Amino acid sequence: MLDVIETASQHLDAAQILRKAKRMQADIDRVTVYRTLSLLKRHGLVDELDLMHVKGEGHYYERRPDRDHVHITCLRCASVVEFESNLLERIKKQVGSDCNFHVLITRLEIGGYCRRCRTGHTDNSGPSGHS
Amino acid sequence: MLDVIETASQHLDAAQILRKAKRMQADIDRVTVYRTLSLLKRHGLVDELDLMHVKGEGHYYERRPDRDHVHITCLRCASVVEFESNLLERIKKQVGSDCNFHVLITRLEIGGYCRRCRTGHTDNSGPSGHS
DNA sequence: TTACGTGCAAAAAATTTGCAGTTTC
DNA sequence: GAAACTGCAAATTTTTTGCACGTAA
Repeated sequence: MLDVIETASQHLDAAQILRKAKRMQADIDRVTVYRTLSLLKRHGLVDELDLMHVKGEGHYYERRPDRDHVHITCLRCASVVEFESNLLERIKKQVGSDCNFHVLITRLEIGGYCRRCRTGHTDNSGPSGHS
Repeated sequence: MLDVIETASQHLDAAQILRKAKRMQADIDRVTVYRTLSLLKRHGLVDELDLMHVKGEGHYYERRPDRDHVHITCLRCASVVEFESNLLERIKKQVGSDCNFHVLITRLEIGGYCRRCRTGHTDNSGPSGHS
């Protein structure tokens, strides 16, 4: 199942992972997905996101990256961009020393409007749907 | 209801907000809480957090602060500390210019172990339960 | 009367639990 | 045979929707 998450081009939620996993092993159950997911989470192999809930209250998963990155979600078209920043590493260090806290997981999610959604086309039927 | 969230000493989830709100107005419904919450979210008056899900899959709410802050959650004792960092402001600016993105909401959550949970007492029965 | 906010009942969605059958060591 | 993994059914939790009613503009 890690495979499914790893090879995905975007962030998937539990239901999507289930659907994809079923394509490789038709009789896999929703429960197994949840159980595996919680296992992978506990072991730090996947991270859980909610992408500002632009698509509902579910959660999304991604393979844990080597370097943390920011998830930038457009509140209008729901597109997600990942962005690496050394400032994020610096915040982690800062929290570690200033708060005497041993940082393990970092999640920075930013919501707002992407360029496309700000420039022009106020309608939703714009061409070339940019995922 | 904003009142309930504002005067709370900690972050509350929908169920807790409902319970508190009921103390002021006994016949308030769960649905009203959700509806109000989504209204307040849309208008940027409250922020939604999940505090690394240390306490389950629910969501927590807080009055939107003037300055964004980091939520630092201990994965063992589930205590939450808020921390302000100018680096966070800098990341927002960086995302704005580097990604051509209009930042509206920022959420940085960090999980790990607090000092108390690292130093000594490996048991859960430690004295002076620090929330 | 139109628009809005609310309670209530019910639905839908997301996640967890109990249990029994298999496989693995 | 104990431990780990899984499917299936069912339960729980969280959130949303439809509808009817009361209030205020």
